[in-house]
Amino acid sequence: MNERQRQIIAAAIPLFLKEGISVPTSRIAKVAGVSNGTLFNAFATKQDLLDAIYRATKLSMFAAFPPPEDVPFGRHQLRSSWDTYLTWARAAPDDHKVMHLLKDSGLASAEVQAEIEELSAPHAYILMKAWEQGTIRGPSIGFISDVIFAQIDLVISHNLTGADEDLAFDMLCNTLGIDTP
Amino acid sequence: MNERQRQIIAAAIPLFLKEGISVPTSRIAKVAGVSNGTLFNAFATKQDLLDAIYRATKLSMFAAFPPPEDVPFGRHQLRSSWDTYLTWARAAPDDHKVMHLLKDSGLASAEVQAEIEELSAPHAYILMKAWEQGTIRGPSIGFISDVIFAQIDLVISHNLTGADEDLAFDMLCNTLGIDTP
DNA sequence: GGGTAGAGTGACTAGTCAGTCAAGTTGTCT
DNA sequence: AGACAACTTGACTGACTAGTCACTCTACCC
Repeated sequence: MNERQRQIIAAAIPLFLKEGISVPTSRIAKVAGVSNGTLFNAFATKQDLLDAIYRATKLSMFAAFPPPEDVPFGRHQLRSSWDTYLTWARAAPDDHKVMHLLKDSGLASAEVQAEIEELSAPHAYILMKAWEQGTIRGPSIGFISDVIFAQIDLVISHNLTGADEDLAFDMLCNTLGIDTP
Repeated sequence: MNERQRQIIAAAIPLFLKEGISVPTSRIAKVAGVSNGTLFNAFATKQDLLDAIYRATKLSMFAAFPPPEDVPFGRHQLRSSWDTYLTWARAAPDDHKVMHLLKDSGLASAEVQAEIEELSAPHAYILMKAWEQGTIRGPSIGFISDVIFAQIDLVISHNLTGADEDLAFDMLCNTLGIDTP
């Protein structure tokens, strides 16, 4: 990922959010301040651009998380992950939105989605251990993980902060069967 | 909504799911067994077709719910709504998927989304009363409602049934602060 | 029979857009 | 200075698509 690519991606993200993924590459190039040809020099196809954006936003999200520590999972660890994700999403709202847009519209290629999925393995492992030890509950790790992210995403889309956010966190703990301290 | 329109919508939904919303109207017309012109006779623009599909799927979902009764909200009522939504989504999986696709991709027009939103008012009212009486908890009715649907959608996408589904329901009850019987 | 209404048809148009390429620019090394 | 590579440019192309319209077909009525 070079400077040109970053520059084009930075221009493309707000455009995708404002005008939809169908915004022409020529418009993206213009807003990025480069020519049409340069855009296709940086990304061979529009699909490559979409995939690069999906990959970049996901990587930026994962990079926000500290490497998982091997301590027993509990309310405190969950709150820490909660805060990390929320902080990232609030600091880079466009990244967060476009990440979901690309995933939900099915326009991020299956290959890139699979490639990125692997990066969540270390975090899934933590959950797995907590699940096996009965610290958290749920029908499967995938479901638990999805429930966690879904609820945090709702906190974001509903603009919850302060006491509301704390209540939402408490609700999540109860969802997972983590006792209130 | 006449027969022609229903016929075109029925052809369009699987195409949108298989090939994306960008599938040409000419292909939709062909699969529906009508001419290009007839499609545009039934729907003035492609956007009108998208909106009609969104409206039709949402209406079909709301129609599955019995009119809300004025009984105290509780675990039983929640389970009933849970079952209704799950049954609908399992009976009409394409409708369920395309409904989310249109919403999440931002391709259902804001007008139609707002129009449909109003239909949820009676159900929101039930939640509102339960919320005011302390039967369920959460930072807002909108958040509570979204959490409920989000968790049921995850049950669907993870194909949970039987004991797994019951566990997921139990988790939802705990999210909302509804006691286990 | 003949006239009318209105839905249906599909070839066509006008426009769009992803992607190309020949020409131009910049930077580096000798 | 000159040779060369690497990058940039934007006009251009070909494929594609939403939407149109002049005409056809069918059903019904007088």
